[in-house]
Amino acid sequence: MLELAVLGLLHESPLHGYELRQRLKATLGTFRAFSYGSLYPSLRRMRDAGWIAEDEGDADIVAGAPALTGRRGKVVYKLTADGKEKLAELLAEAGPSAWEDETFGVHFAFFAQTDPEVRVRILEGRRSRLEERREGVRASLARTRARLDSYTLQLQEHGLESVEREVRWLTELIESERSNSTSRPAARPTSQS
Amino acid sequence: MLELAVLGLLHESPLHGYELRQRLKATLGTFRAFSYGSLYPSLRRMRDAGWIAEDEGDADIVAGAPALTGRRGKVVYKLTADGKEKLAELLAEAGPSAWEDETFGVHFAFFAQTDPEVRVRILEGRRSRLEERREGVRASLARTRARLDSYTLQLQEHGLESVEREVRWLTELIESERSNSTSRPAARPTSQS
DNA sequence: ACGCGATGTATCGCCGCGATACATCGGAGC
DNA sequence: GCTCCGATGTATCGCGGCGATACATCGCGT
Repeated sequence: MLELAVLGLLHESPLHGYELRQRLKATLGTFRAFSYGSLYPSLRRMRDAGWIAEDEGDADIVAGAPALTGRRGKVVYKLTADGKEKLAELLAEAGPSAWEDETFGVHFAFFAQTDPEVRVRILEGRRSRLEERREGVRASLARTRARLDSYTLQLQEHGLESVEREVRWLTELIESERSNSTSRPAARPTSQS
Repeated sequence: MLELAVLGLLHESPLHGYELRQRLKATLGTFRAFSYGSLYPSLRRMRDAGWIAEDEGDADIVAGAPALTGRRGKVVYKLTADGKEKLAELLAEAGPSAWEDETFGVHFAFFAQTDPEVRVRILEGRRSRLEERREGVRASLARTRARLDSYTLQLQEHGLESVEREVRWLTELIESERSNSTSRPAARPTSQS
């Protein structure tokens, strides 16, 4: 969900569309781009919903040319009070919607703003979702292995290994979360990777 | 592209929608599902384009009840001559369209039906695409590493490792392809690995 | 006899994507 | 001084895919 990503980014500082897109790429990295074809319509929807407000691009327009037809200045967006509420609501989501392939990465990217308990629940949900998938693929592979050509087989196995790898990653993260929050809520992070 | 997948599956044997979906899951495994919401509209389009034909679900309907309003039998689809042409055309695609994230897996799944030269070009294209992305992420990471919170950082690094892993996989596949086709085009496969 | 899960076809609205258009601005190169 | 180009910037369009949903049949266990 783009909405969460935009809200999360705007929570740090007001941004305009172009910057938002850059930040989106930098924050989500490999796994998701979010083109302008998604961004601008989404910004419109969120503005109409009252979650964000347009902060008129300072000077430049008003100062410069007199009523030039298409003169478009930067449009800076910032969170409204409703937007902050909506963000909090989205960050608190720990159900399936936060485990899905498309959504999980976005939720994870904003874990710094997420409640520790919710973090663990999302990580665990994601992991069990992947474990289910892993078992499905294994079963299917056991059933049909002989019938598959070598390419299909290799694709399956590569996919399976990817899933296994992410499960391992998640397990590490979960353990790390647990050890940071047990004993006392306010334990110093001691940042050991 | 669903079209390629459907055409590729129907090339082996005629199938109806439900079977098609099962085969899709089994063939593409982890990385793509293709829901009915994509399948049926796609089948419609392909039928209208003349690439596939509906083979009326045998007996059952005609034999059974007399003109029951909604009585829907299985609809079996098979390739037409035009469909075979289109399939060949899609399999021959070795340009960017075959390297993209969404598309590559589908192309790969039907490599058994693909020309060996095209196979190598697709694998190499995919690899260089991923290498570009890898460099992009590395550069961005080098620039902003200090400013990122630990979760965003971990997400980036996990993504980076995934990309590196796939590059390694592709390299193995490319070498395997080369060693199978050098010396002589008709060399016996000797299926090692 | 009853229900439930697998089989089976189909639609709807939404979201995101790639392509495309258009405009401005700063700097590099001539 | 001029021109061209790539980065910055906003925006739309059509399409393909998704999840949810509806509805019907069939075989099986209880």
